[in-house]
Amino acid sequence: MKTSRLTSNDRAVLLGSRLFANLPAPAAEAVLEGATISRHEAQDVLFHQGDAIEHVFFVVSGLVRLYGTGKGGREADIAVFPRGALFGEKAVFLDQRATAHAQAVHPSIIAKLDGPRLCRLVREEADVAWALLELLCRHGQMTEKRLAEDRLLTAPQRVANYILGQCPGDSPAFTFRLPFQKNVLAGKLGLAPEALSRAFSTLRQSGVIVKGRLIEIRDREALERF
Amino acid sequence: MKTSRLTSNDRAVLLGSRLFANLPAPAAEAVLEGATISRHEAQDVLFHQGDAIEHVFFVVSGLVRLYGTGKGGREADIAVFPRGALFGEKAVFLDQRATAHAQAVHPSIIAKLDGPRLCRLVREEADVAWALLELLCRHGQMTEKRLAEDRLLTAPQRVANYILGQCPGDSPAFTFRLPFQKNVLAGKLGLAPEALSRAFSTLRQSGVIVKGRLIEIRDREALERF
DNA sequence: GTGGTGAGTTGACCTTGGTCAAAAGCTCAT
DNA sequence: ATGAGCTTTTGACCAAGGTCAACTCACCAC
Repeated sequence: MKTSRLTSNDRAVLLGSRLFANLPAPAAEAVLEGATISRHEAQDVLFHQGDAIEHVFFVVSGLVRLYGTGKGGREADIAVFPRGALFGEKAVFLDQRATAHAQAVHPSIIAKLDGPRLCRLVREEADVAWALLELLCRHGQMTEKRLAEDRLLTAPQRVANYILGQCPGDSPAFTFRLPFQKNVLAGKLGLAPEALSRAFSTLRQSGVIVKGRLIEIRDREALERF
Repeated sequence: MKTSRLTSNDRAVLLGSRLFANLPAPAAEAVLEGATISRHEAQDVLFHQGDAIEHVFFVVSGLVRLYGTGKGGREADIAVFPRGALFGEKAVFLDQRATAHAQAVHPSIIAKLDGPRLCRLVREEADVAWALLELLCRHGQMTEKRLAEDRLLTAPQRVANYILGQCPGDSPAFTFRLPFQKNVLAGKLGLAPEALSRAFSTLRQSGVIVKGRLIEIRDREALERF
């Protein structure tokens, strides 16, 4: 892992992300001030549970998963962050150590925003505070939704849900490409890879056709009914 | 459900809660301005998924559970809020409808803070923004922790965890009273009541003695090992 | 007391999904 | 094309926990 300054492309990705969408330019610039970039290979661990965190992390490109561990080295994903996502903010704002591990799933470019600086900005710039408040609310809702899903839905239902979440507007049939290995999807949904595979084959009878990473949905209705 | 103004006792509970702990008095007063109180019987539903939410809710006394529903009326608890907890803030800040149902578990006194007013305050008062940011971070971490627990731990392990969480400092043995029915604990832990019961009887062999709502722990070590 | 009600427990059974092992596809470098 | 090293699938098995029903227990009213 090597550290460097932001390229103009990095800046563009950052400024285009949700966090910065409603932030006036000067405030956005202030947030980026002092940010650094690091590159990571797939499987690289960004931090471990218990590590002191002094940055807020931003996925410029690649994919990062956040996971906890149990006995016997078992791992459970807490979240999977695609390009444009922010993480580590909770530990920074609460001035705590990391409560989970973070690992690059793909080769990734990560921007690190200076934690203490960001805390200061939150207190000084109402726009920054508001943007982060919204971001935290969205994160919270996602997590709550996943918790409820885990407790309410079976494996095929969770998969159906995920597929529907990827689907645009209201077309009755569509096709899309998984943005990562099935492996990763399984983790994200809280399933063993084998269970994901079986869930897909259960969904075949509802018009879901899987070829490698390509998912084809023939009958949206049937999926929703599942 | 009837609505009224805050009594001085209500004010005291609010001001003593975590949210207000580090808030200067004028800011705290501003937040409370225009707040109302409502009383609810056990089982009363405060709001349903999909309802428009114009207040942030605060538990002055009693107990409220937040839950989602699946097919066939199955319910899964997302969170259980004791006295002093705040909820509904995510929907308010994102200007969305409720993403879950909320129901009083015990007879409860609920303070309702004016949503739009609070949004305005967040933008005007840095202290308020910061306090809410911290609150959201704590909520988020709790939820993430529960998600990881659900995926990593068996029923007896989750129960052991809960018990240890109730235990003060580092005493090797202690006793405490459940603050609610086992029913509710089961929901909170994502278990059927029967499963909770069985988990308790599994834990007996690790020195956990349950008599009604009274839980006695003889050997903290054994519990942690579980 | 007696009966009633609601919480909690226990047992029997069954579904879901985890685990392990083997087979089947892919991708890529040679 | 060939083989190495993967991801993914499939099959067989098992364990955890949900469900339903019966039973116990505590508490309360009468």
